[in-house]
Amino acid sequence: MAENIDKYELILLSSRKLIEEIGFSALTMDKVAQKAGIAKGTVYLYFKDKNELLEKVLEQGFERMFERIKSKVNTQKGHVEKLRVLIAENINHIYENRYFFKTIFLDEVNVVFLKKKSQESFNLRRKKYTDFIGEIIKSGIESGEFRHDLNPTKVGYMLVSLIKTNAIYNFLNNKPEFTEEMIKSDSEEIFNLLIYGISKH
Amino acid sequence: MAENIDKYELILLSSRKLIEEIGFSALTMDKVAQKAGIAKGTVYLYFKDKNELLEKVLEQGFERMFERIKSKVNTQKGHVEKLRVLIAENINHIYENRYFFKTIFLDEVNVVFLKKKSQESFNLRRKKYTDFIGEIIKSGIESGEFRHDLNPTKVGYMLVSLIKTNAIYNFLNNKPEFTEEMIKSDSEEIFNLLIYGISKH
DNA sequence: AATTATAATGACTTTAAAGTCATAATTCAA
DNA sequence: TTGAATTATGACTTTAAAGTCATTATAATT
Repeated sequence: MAENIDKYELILLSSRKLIEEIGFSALTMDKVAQKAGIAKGTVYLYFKDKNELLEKVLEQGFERMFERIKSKVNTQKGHVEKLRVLIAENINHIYENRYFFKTIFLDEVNVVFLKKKSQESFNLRRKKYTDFIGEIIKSGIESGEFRHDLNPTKVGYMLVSLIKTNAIYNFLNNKPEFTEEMIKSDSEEIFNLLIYGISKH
Repeated sequence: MAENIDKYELILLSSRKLIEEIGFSALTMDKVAQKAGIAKGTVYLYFKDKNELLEKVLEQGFERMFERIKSKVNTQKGHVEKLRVLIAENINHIYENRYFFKTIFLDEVNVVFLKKKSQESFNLRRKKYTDFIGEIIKSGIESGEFRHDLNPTKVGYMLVSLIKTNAIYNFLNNKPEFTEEMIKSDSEEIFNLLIYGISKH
């Protein structure tokens, strides 16, 4: 394992790789230590317990995704365009980290192993993202582009879940290789569903 | 505990109640036995192991929901009406079993504790439902009501996830009491989102 | 180079819950 | 009404993984 990153990051990275390889449920502290090429006791010098380690892995994953999407979205002016870019960038991120998300979404849809407190921070992270989307929806309503009877935050939740479900669908029907092409058409599909629904208009 | 239902059902029922009360992660075979008022060994006479027990609980839960929704949907003729009824009936079911679903959806979004094989049957159950919806979408496309570029099964996945997300949203913002009123407006909200999207049309 | 401080080790301890099985109670069949 | 078959019991065994800590290695300080 690389020598020039500090142990904290090394442990996070090793955990993340392990999660991709064997899933959450099979992850043990012994395996984390082995993967990082250090002793188990060392892991406990950097992380209070397993729960804290897992939480940091998830937190780091979320922050990276959120920052990336946010900066891309902020290059756009119109609300509709913001949404289009958000969807594409989110799908892109999932694609680029597909093994991680495959575990997150499928192997274990859940966070059984996290303590109540961690579950709360999980929900807070989701809220951060859905609120961000909610703001876009809100200005779209004010500008008259979107229906006035919408609950912006709720639409945020809905969009996030559409993107997630799209990924789950692809994982389950194991699309052999994700391609630029596919990302583009998936983005458009979700975009159209969100904006226009399924009816002929 | 009631004497006139057989032990198998008694154990299933007790497990289900426990899941509602303490969640999946805290569920132990000792607690199940205690809740059912029988010895732990007895539980193992009716279920091979914990995994089998949990799987049966989920399976029974799904079958009940699916049968209920299916029979209601089949009273309708038009595809649009079928979808409207499906959404309402699903939300209703979640409402009536809200403590169970709160655990399923929130406390532990997942199935970490289930063996690979059980996860597969979990996915099969979901597929059964999304395919059912997919069929409705398909005939709606053929009759020209819905866009022709839709992937019916995928729309099935999307709708299921919208319904689920709606419930999660309500749980997280703990709407104090679900009311007839709320179920109706939630149904309409999802229906409109699915059929027309968020744009002004 | 010696001393102190910091970091790392991994064998060991603890914990928690799954799963077992000899024994006991109950039901059934003649 | 007794003996065989079935069902139930719960103390005990097993398992698996989290977490600890006395000991050792490395780095920093004088």
